[in-house]
Amino acid sequence: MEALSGRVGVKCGRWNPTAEQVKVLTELFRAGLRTPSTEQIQRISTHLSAFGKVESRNVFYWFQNHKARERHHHKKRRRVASCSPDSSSNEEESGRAAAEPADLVLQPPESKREARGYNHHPRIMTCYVREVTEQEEATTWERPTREVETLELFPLKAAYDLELEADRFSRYVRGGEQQCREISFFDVATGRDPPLELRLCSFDRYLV
Amino acid sequence: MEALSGRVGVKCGRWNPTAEQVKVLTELFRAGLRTPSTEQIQRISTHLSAFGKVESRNVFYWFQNHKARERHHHKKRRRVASCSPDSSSNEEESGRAAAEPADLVLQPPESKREARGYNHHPRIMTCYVREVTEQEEATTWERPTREVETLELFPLKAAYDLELEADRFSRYVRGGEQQCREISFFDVATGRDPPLELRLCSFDRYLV
DNA sequence: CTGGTATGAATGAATG
DNA sequence: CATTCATTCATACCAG
Repeated sequence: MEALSGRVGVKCGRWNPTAEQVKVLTELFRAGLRTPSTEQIQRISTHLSAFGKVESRNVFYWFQNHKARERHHHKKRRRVASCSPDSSSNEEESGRAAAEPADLVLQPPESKREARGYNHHPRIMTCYVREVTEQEEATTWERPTREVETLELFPLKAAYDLELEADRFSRYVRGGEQQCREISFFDVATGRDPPLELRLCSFDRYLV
Repeated sequence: MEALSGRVGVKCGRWNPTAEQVKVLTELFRAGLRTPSTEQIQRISTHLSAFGKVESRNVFYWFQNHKARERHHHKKRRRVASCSPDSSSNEEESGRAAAEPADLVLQPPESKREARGYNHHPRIMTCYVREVTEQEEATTWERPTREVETLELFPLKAAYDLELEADRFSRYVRGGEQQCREISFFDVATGRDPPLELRLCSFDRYLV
């Protein structure tokens, strides 16, 4: 009932658009706007900010969701639950079935894109690392705290090797604001002997 | 409990990386790997498979997405939760300011080709929002986090020139259902002044 | 409280 | 690479 004057608890967490904001967004959508450009998003969010806080990302998501949901028309309610008898219905499938197995055992995209793009000579490949990546420790979930800083995750000692190598091959370029780290795969330290590529370590010995 | 954490519907047809896999990938990314070669992808996936099923393509996509999203830095606000439901205790942002990031540094929107013809297809997104997050400074290895300039929300009222871009809104000729029509942006709520004409109103003259 | 539903947010999977 | 589509996950909220 309080459709007007915004939501109830403008708590925290996720954006909770006010009625006005939704109205504007809806109008725009109905007007035909579906995938606003960066500028549009900015302007829209600016406009919306008059009704309450909102970030550009919210606007972005709003349109994405709205568009996507209109297409599906909410019809795809899938999991109708219907968990009727616990017993049977062991599998669920209904379509996807074996899930990924079948999944076109398509060979990796290597046949197409890769064959073109970065599939060049391994030793020249360069990548830029923007200052830092969010990298959010992701998976916020508890983690056994394996404190394996250096990834002993890899069966082989591969991981940390990689990191070390990466550092060794990296060097800064263009000290602009961008602060990128160019990683060309040639050993900066030794100045020679390019290890194939970032070579996930020495285990290439094992698999190649 | 929670052993499975996060990912619930583990069915899925699409790859659902495990925490370990994500960690490895993230480490690699941090190490500077951005566009792994075919071989690298091959090896990475091979090793990741030790933590769960994964295909090369997944690794390929992961890097692509991760890199792409790093650009506009999809700020990840982790659960501030604390928004306990009922409580009705007049919550006021419940501490955790993370709920209101909102500091985004927009980069020159014109730096792209999108700045060209308006009647072109939508060149979307790429908000380039750079937000200061805890993780950012946490992961900023090189360089002592030089206080990212946190532009204030919005110049506020910069929205005036917003309307000038009305023509920008005109576009969208993507066949289909486009019911362009007048849109009024008057603040039903505030009922205040000039409704910040975002109005893409008469843009019908552009596309119809 | 509890479950269902609407929807914000995140991200895997493409496509050009 | 830049963008977009498709799913899924996580919440806010309301009904019962």
